Amino acid sequence: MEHVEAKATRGEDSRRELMKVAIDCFAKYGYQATSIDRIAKAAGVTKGALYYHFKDKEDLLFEAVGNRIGQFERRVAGDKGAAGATLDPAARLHLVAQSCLEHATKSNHRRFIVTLMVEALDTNDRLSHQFRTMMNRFRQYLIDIIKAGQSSGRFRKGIDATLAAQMYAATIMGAEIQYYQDPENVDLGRILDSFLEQFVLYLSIKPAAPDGGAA
Amino acid sequence: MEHVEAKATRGEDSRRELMKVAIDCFAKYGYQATSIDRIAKAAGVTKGALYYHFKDKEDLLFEAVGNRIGQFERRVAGDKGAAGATLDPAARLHLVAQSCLEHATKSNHRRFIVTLMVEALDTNDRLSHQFRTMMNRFRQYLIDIIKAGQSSGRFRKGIDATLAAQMYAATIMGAEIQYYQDPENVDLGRILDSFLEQFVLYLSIKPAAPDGGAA
Amino acid sequence: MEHVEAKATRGEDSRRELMKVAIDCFAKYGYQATSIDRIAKAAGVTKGALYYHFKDKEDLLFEAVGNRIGQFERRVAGDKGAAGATLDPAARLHLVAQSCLEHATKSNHRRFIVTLMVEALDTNDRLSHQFRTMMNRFRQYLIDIIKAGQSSGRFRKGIDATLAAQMYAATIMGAEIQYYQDPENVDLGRILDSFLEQFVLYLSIKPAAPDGGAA
Amino acid sequence: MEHVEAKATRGEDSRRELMKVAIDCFAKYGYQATSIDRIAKAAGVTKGALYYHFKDKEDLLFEAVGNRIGQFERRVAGDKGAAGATLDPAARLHLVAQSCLEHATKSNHRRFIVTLMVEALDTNDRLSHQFRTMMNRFRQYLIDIIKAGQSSGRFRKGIDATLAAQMYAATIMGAEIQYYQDPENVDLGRILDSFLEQFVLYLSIKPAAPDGGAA
DNA sequence: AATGAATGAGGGTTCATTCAT
DNA sequence: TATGAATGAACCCTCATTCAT
Repeated sequence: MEHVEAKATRGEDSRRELMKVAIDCFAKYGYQATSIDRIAKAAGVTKGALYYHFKDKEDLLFEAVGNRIGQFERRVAGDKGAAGATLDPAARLHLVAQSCLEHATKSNHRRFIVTLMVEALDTNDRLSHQFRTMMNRFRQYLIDIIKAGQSSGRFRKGIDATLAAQMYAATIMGAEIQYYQDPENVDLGRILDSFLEQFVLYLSIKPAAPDGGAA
Repeated sequence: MEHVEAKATRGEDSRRELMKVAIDCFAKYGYQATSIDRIAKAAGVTKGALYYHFKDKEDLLFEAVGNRIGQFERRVAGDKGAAGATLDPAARLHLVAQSCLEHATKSNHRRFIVTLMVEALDTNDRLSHQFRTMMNRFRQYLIDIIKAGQSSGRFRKGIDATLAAQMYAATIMGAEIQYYQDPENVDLGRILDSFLEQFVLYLSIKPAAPDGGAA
Repeated sequence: MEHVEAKATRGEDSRRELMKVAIDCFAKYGYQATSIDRIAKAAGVTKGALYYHFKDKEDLLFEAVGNRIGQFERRVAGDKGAAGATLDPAARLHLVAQSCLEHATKSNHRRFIVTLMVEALDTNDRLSHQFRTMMNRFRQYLIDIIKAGQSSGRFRKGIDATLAAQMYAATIMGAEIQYYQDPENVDLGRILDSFLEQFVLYLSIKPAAPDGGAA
Repeated sequence: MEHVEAKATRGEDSRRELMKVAIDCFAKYGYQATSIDRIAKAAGVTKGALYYHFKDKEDLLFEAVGNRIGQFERRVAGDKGAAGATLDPAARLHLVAQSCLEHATKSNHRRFIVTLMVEALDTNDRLSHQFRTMMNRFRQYLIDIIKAGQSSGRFRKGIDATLAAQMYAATIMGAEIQYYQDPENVDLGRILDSFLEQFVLYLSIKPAAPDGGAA
């Protein structure tokens, strides 16, 4: 039985394997610096095999990006179904950070996304659009959490949820980059924890404090 | 005599001009997607002219990176000499953000740095090292400000300055990237302001709040 | 039993079908511009099926050429058995043109032959030889008709039958090409009719005319 | 002086040389069967040199085709200025054939044109259009001669000049192909002479002859 | 009798780089 | 000081072909 199944899916399996390897390469070196040959060699096949499974290099990239984004978003939104509605907004924000942390340290999903996103900026319209859309979804997800918190009275009302979401997304990405650049000296988890502590504090406190320094 | 001098100067001038153009290209398209020919055409010369002034493409990049980092750091640290010691730490943090904002929106210095930094991650050791060093200097500069604030009693003591500096650097970079990706919908200045408000609040307040991140 | 037979027949059938499709492709795009994959797709099978029936691409071409040449020659010579001997030589020449016209307009036999013949010129010795032989047979067939006409007194004697046959073959081919190139503005049938009128006139008349070609 | 001139034109010279070699290859093997590398090697340079002078392979082909067509047409029309108006129409028809003969035997212009024209048929729209236009010009040139003959009373009026031009063009092309295929057994000059004799006869005679054979 | 997966050679093209002038 | 011409390596991609199933 396993035999039959293995047979039937060998094509699909090797396709998946190729994409996995491609993602590893793209995540590490970026798109341009990853040659088709490099991927093929890393996967132990010839270039032709790649072209059997994927139309061209861009197609491979797009599939990879879609795959990674999808997987990441499903994980992030994972709490929604389970505990999303019932959970404390602050806890939900933590879960998002937790997901990012995992995808940044245990897998290469986040590095893949961040790296490619920066590379695509003015280089590839279609890809750039895909990433812009993803970022919008991500921020919207955060906005929803924040607004839910505001509705429930957990967070104060005076804060612009959109802006807060941008800030949150910013810190995660920026922290990741520092981590990718210098993993030994940058503790991504601690940065995120620390930021969250500050962020939730900011969202929660009464604006009584006459402090700030900001204009 | 003027003739000779003019000539000599023209050489230096054209070198500077070439590097300026190169930086523009690198900032927009990254290193790999910028061909020598693209730079030459943008500068209105032939490739040979570039090779007269720079050893090779990498050399051009290094000089460009050094140039941009230097200029940025001089600007950031500009307040040091002038008012650095006397200024309020919170105000100094603001000045840093202000510098970044300007270099991100009015010039392309920051975009050049951030883009190339990400691209260099595992692609170019020498360049990567240069960027790592730069980031260390930048964080150290922030650490110094924060510690000064702690010494003076302006900021509370219980906070890890290194971590705070990483967080600060993270938000700036992450916000920039969002801005580069979608300048029409992302207001970099507001994000930075908002973050600073929160950040200074966090550094300043008494940890009296029983709050602080859900478990 | 029928089952087995049906199966065996299906094999032959699909072989024929494949060759038919191959000929269509070759006739339209030529040899080089026709990929094995294009033929397979046009036939609704995979490349493997082609390699099951034919040794390689060249083999497929050779068979196709042989097939088409054979079919064409059988049609041209069709009158031989029936009325060849008894028919008027001029009428026989007409029949040849008639055959060519049909194979050029109603089927793609002639286009296939002419196209491939030109492409093969210095590209494929074996194929080129095949076409040379075919042309020799074709011209010989015409020579025989002309000589028969000369023997019977229908055509005048002073004419070099070989040369006349070359001329005849030339006009047919050249007219075809113009027709393939611009079918809407080139009426192949009229060209051939017109040529035949002139040709037969030329073969028939007494050289009494004081006319005949400038200097 | 020659030195300076040689210097100034070395680029142009080598460009011309490359195109000459390219034309030789295209004429012999056709477009598809001629690789850029083959041309480069035949010219004793590397592929890069070709790409320095020509945008891509198609561009090279187009330039070559334009060049060859232009040169051929200038030669054909050469008699116009000199003797075109005064010469006998039959003599002018002879001159055209003479030009074709020379370009088919002493140079490879005609072979280049005929070969590529056939190959382009359904393969390359732009090229195909170029050839169609050329053929139209060529036929028009012949039509003009024939009509001039009809006006002057040298040729009889009842003949469709367009059709006659197509016939003439057909015979030339078809004869050429036979010649390219089997130069040792096909005497292109004799075929053309013979055809012209017949053609002029046909254009000139009184339709008194009750003969014909044609329907 | 035919498919799906893969190979490997070769083709077109780009690009950093060199060098004579 | 800079250009024009050329190189050669690498890259993306196509395609005829093979082979296990």
